Amino acid sequence: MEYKHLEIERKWQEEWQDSGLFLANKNTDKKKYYILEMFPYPSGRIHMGHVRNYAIGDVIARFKRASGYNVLHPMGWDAFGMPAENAAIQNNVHPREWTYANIEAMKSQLKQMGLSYDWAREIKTCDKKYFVHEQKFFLDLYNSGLAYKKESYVNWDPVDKTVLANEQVIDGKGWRSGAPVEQKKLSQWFLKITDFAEDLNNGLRALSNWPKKVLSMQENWIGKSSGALINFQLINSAETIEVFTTRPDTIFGASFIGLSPDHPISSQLAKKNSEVSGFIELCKSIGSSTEELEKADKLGMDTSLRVVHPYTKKEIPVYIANFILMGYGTGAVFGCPAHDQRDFEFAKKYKLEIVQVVSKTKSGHKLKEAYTEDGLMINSEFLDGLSTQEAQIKIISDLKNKGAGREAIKYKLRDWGISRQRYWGCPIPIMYLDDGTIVPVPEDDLPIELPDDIDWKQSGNPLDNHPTWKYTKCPHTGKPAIRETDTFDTFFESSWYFARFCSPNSETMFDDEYNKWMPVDQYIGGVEHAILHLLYSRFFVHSLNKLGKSKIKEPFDSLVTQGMVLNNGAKMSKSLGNTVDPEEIIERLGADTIRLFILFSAPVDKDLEWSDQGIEGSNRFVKRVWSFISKNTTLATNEFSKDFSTLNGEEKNLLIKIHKTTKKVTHDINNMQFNTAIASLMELLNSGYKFLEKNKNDNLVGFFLFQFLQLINPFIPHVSNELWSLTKYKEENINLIWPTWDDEIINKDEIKIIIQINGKTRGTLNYSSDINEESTIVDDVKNNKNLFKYLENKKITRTIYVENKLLNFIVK
RNA sequence: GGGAGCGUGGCGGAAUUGGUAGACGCACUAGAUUUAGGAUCUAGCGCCUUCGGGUGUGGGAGUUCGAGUCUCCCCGCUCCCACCA
Repeated sequence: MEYKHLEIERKWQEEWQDSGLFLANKNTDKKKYYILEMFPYPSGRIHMGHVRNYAIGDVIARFKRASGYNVLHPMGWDAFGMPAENAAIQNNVHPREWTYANIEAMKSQLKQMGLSYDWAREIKTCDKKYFVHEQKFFLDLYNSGLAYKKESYVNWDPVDKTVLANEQVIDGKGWRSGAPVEQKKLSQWFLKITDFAEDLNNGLRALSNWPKKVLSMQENWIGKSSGALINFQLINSAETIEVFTTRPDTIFGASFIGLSPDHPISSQLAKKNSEVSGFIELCKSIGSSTEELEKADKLGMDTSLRVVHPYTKKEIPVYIANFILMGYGTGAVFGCPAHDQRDFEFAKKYKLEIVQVVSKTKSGHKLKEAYTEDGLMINSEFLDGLSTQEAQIKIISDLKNKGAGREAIKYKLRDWGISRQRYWGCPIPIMYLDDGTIVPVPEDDLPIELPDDIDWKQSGNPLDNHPTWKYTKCPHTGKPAIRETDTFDTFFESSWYFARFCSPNSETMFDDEYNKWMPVDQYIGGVEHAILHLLYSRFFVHSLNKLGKSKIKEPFDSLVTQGMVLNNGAKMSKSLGNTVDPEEIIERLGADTIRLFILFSAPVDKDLEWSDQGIEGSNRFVKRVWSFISKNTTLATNEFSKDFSTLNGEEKNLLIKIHKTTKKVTHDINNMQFNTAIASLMELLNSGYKFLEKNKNDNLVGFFLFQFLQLINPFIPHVSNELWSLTKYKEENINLIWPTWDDEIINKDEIKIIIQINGKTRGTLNYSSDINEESTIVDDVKNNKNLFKYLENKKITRTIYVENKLLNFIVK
């Protein structure tokens, strides 16, 4: 019988759709399992990265469904975003039209892959039924103080003409446009993710099923560090300068105060002094990209202000320095040249004092560069002789007593700027009165929708440019008001979509179904979201928890980040011209083949090199499955006796192998080791072919294919469903059953004992499982010519016997 | 500079967690079949070898009866963050 992949695949995709097989069940006693892959941006066509992501998720979904779980496996569209707007500008097609057409195209491609989605729960984030809830949620955040507006320097992408979050700036460039990001002072909406810095940091510890890499990236991004805040009194002024340091122990080495050019004191001075303002301009002109900063010299300017050292009472100069960041700590530091490399370089350049206060030995040593390691305190009065750690504790408590400082914890994490000056996003439900008063849109007036009539030729913010849309009236006073014309960062939508899948049609953001399905048991996606999406989503659920809307704090119990799909060593991309179109492969070789290849060729978390020959190999295997089983479907049986006495050796071995493979495939899928699961199925099929060369046992072959079809089903579901339908079990749904194994049979396997002499392997001896005694083995070795020659004329001083494994003779 | 991870045949990768290194697949070689090509099937396939064996998981040391696996030092690669006080 010929393998016609197109026919079979279409047939089963329709069958699954019509029978509603993959709909998550609302009323059932089965245990829930929520499997989710990161939803795609509807760019128009699926690429190999999607194929990989969704093939992985589908194996899990099908496996769990077959294992008796009530599976939620939904799919939707991250449908707001710049590309739709760019298409509108270039082709004068409305972003909505463009997006919906893309969704239809991609949906049909996903269906061709045979993915087991519950399409009844499909969501599109650009749908007002979706975003109305996040507008409400934003108002909740606003009312509880977790959303606020402030003027500050923000990252401005001059190409996309919008503000970007810190997380969206990669190496000083916009994450989408790649354009160097500029600093612009704007009034913007922020979410107080920093309120959750400690919680988000601690929460990482509970995420034991997340990749270490992602945990460490988030930990670094949150960037917790503990130290102290110290006040330095300005001479001839009531003011103090507060600095943050992680090394309060080095305070006796302080020889200058460094202020950020953006520090309030710097700004004040600049107003009065053109030299200062000139210097600040100079600092800003140098730019902030990585390369520029690496080359940049330490620049400083003595403000002629002086502070008093809280202990030595010496006068210390205050400098404005280009390497002090306003965004971290207090924007001011005390410079300790002996123990900080930046301060060291700065002190050399401006001829400032370098006082060593930490030393490897008690006497100190010559410093060619800053000594940043721990050591013993010297030149530090009452701290002398203490270790770094002891000194830190002592100095903090002393500072506290003096009222000059205190213990403090700082984070690198900044609040999340969510305003975007773009059209194709969710409008921010806020309006402003003439005097600038902020008025939240009343809930009843939601959703605030986007206007359709946009002039795409005009540059700038389309909502702001619109002739009428922004003009409205205050709902309370009737006074004229102007709508907020910015939209949300599209990461706002993707930070809670997993919750919406639980009850996609709920009148509220989500309902009781949320508590039933959440958290997501297994989440799968690209590592590029390690910080952005995964941190924001965690933040949303933490804040939902704080607002009493969620019982849980962490949305994703287990996470897998799949590797990239490469071609010729590089990520597939249009610009490199090395893309391979999944649809073409599906048409030519079948969805089963492409799924199998992509799961077999590399472990899920590693990059995968595309291979034209490799996919042919996978196709060969699918065809071998087809030809072996299609010839024997009528033999299928679930009954096979445990009685070994009637079996010959090869029958026995095949039976054991079937059970072993069943156990291994089950184990491997549970551990996301699809490549080895498939390899063991290939081995089993090879054994099947070998067996038939010399044997005939219809009952055993029938049992073989009964087990094999179920085991292979999550990987190549169309082929297995079709072949299953040709067996007498066709009334039983193969997608809802999973085979079992019998350890008793597995244990009847022959045991190979490795024979070593002085730790070197010299051979093996085989035993049936019930005859396996050290003394027997020793005798057998002595009676074995090939092995005994290593023992002849030698004295055995020791034997090491590991049950069921090996026997090692130590001889002289 | 800080952090995380990884080094196994020509290639992608296995190795029940300390017990026969190289499963499975790709490529390659030989043979069968075929008018030919393709497809399919069979056999071989780390390196060296005097065919006894020797050697081999980036390099070096160590622990152990035994190390790809554990410890230490070095070398190399990848990713993330980065003038973060």
